[in-house]
Amino acid sequence: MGDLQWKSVLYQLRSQIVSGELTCGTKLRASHLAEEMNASRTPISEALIKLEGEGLLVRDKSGFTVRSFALSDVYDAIDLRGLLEGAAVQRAAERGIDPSDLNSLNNLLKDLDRVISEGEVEEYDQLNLDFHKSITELSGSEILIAEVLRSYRFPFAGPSAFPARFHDSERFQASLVVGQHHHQQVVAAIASGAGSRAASLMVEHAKLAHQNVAVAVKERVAPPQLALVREAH
Amino acid sequence: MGDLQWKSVLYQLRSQIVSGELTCGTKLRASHLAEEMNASRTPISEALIKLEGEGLLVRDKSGFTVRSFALSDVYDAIDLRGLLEGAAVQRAAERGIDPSDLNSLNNLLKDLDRVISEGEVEEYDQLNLDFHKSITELSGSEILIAEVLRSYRFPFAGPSAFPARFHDSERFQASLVVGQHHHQQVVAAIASGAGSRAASLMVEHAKLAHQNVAVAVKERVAPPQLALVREAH
DNA sequence: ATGCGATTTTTTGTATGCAAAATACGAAAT
DNA sequence: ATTTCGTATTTTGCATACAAAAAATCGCAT
Repeated sequence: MGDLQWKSVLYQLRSQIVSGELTCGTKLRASHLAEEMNASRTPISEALIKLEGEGLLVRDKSGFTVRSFALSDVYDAIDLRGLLEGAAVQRAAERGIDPSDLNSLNNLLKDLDRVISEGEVEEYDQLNLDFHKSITELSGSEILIAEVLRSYRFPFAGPSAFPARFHDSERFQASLVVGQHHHQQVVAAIASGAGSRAASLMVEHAKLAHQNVAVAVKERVAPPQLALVREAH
Repeated sequence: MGDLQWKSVLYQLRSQIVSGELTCGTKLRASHLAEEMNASRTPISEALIKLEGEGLLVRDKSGFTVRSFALSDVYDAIDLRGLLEGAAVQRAAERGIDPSDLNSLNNLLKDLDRVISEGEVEEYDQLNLDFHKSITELSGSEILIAEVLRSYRFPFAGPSAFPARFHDSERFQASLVVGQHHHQQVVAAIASGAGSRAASLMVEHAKLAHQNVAVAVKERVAPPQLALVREAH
């Protein structure tokens, strides 16, 4: 991806962690990774430090380890995202939205409608992420936007946390329909300047993800994201 | 400070930035800092990467620069802190507080009362920070606690953003009294399980900091924190 | 087997070397 | 004076060296 070595290492490691290829608790040794990835320890260390800053790794005395999360952390992270996105859309509503932005938002909604009804789950995740980013950016607050995007960093907390292939169960399909309802209502709330309604809609929208997590845990489907969640003993 | 070199460098640089010793826009060159601080470039780079993650530095093509903030960023960061602290105390209230925690909170309130009325501004900042951290921890959510503490990272956004020596103007003194009122009401709200009241109190509490910033800008007093704020052109 | 210590191996933290990229400098042209 | 271009200097990104710290290994006693 990036032309700089440490960026490439960062992307590779992050995707290995998020995909569950590196399970939680795994120790990441710079010297070992160095020869595995055909690089020296310098760019590897830089990537590890960044991943620690993202919260995916913890650094104990001499060594980085893939962080593990309690199930309650998953719910808390999802709530955090809802809180921040809620604040963002509230600002967006209070600030007002200009017609061209509203137009492209409506186009996104139409696209989402289509991929949901036609079951093109492949495209859904990307469009959904685009939608969440778009409404967040309407807040006009760089600080808030950065925090919202940062709240996506935990793989299970992002707007499209559960990738397409886990969406075919009937229950997930239903949650997509409800979620799309939230999307539409939020756009309407922003357009009409209903700030606090927009905010509570986003909080509620995030709660949908709670259900998805609960179902995934109960039905023992194991999305790769959940590899980071430590077993309840 | 830490026994590791990069930690020592990190602390030194951070305090130089927030104290205004390094003004915004300054380029930080690892090679130059290395000889200035009697270390090699390796631990310096590690500290710079961490400071970038904290948002105090920006990294452009080849080089770190002390970040500058617009005045609107200052207000946004303060609002972010209010939002997150509000969410934390809401959770604390809904979860319930046990008597010993309530007791130590009340002791903190008494101490704050004393230092405010006796004008011991030196101790106020520390006690105030302790108070804010304490009520945040009552949320019981590690994720949320970490984010609240992270929101303190911008020097002008922390609960004790304006150090003691800038508190002697009459207006600042008044804001301390109002702030202490918020503190007391928030503890009462938590104790009585009034979650959403606790939340709005913290949001309002953060708005007090807005006034302090506005006064500081207007009266041309220049707390070191404001060295990071770029001039309105 | 299990626990404990000494020894060997690995890994880290830091320093430094080196080529490539970025920056600063300065002369020539406008 | 300002711009442009070429050169010299600095600085970075990455590789590697080395001592000290950590971890793994092994022997030995229980």
